[in-house]
Amino acid sequence: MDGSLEALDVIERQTAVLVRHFEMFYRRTDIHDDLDRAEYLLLRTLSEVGPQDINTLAAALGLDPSTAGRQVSALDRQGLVARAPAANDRRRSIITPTAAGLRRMEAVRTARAESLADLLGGWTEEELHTLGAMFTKYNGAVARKFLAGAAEEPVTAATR
Amino acid sequence: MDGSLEALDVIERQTAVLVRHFEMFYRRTDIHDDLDRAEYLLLRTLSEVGPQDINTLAAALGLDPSTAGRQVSALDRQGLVARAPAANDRRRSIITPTAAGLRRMEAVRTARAESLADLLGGWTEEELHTLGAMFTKYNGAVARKFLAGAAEEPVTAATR
DNA sequence: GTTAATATCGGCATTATACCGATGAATGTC
DNA sequence: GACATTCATCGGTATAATGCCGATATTAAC
Repeated sequence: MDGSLEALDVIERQTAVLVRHFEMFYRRTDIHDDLDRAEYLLLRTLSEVGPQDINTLAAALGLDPSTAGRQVSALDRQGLVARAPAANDRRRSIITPTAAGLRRMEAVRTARAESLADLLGGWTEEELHTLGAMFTKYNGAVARKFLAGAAEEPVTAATR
Repeated sequence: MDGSLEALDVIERQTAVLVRHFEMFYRRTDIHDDLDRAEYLLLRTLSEVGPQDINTLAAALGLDPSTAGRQVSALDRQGLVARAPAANDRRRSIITPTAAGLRRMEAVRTARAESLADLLGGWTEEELHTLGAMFTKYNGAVARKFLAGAAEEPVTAATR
């Protein structure tokens, strides 16, 4: 168990640093000038799992519904998502990304991938795969612990 | 290069999710009630590299000096750091963690490690090592790109 | 003596979030 | 049909963390 404790110490420290580094990345690039991180992830999620009502979306993202609603409103105002009552329950509002929303998201996605390619330019293909797999596995653990409906594969942990 | 592109896509997506997950972790646990993330990392850094002046500390953390100063002031008010003029240049203020500060930091560190132990309870020792190594390597890449004085091993990428 | 460096302090602003509550429309229950 | 519940919208209030800017005082360099 000594080795695991040591590894956990490393992970603990590196996650503290990771948070700072994500913040740095975010503030020092212009990638998220037109679509902030939260909006990007929301659009990304919608593009992957299809139209959702607010509550389902909020649960998938681990957000408070009022926060999800606020983000959706912001995107709606920008014409990046559309809202329509659900066919089987008009109290529910189904959120759909618009074509413009998907284009915006793709642009950010591309820019992010390019920035990462630059950052990790010296890594081997195997290392990149390992990093992706480790991030995915960690996210999966978090999702299972914190996200409702985690009996199935949580949305935010999906590999896609 | 196809495999690398695919891996970068995975990494790109998982980092977007990671940010949300760190936020969730932060808000849904009480670990950072007495010491917020930024303060924790600052104290942690000081404990590892020893007393620093504000500008060096800010550079190590990738922060604006006024932000670092703000954090130091907050910690000073809580008696968790001490400030003293440098012996060789009294314009400089050397920041030192107090015993109380180190104790506070250790308490948070322990709580974080325990929380991670719970989260990653089903992982093998090898997987934990790999995760730690990948986080470390990624942080190293970020530090080299964004942190000044990165000719030497950047502080925030250190394994310790 | 003049100029520059250093830190302190705070104004202003942004990002992302949670909790709370009021409101109105739609649905469910009896 | 009446009443209770659900759902989303909206916004108030607050927090955490940050950057850019500038004023100020002290100290160091020239």
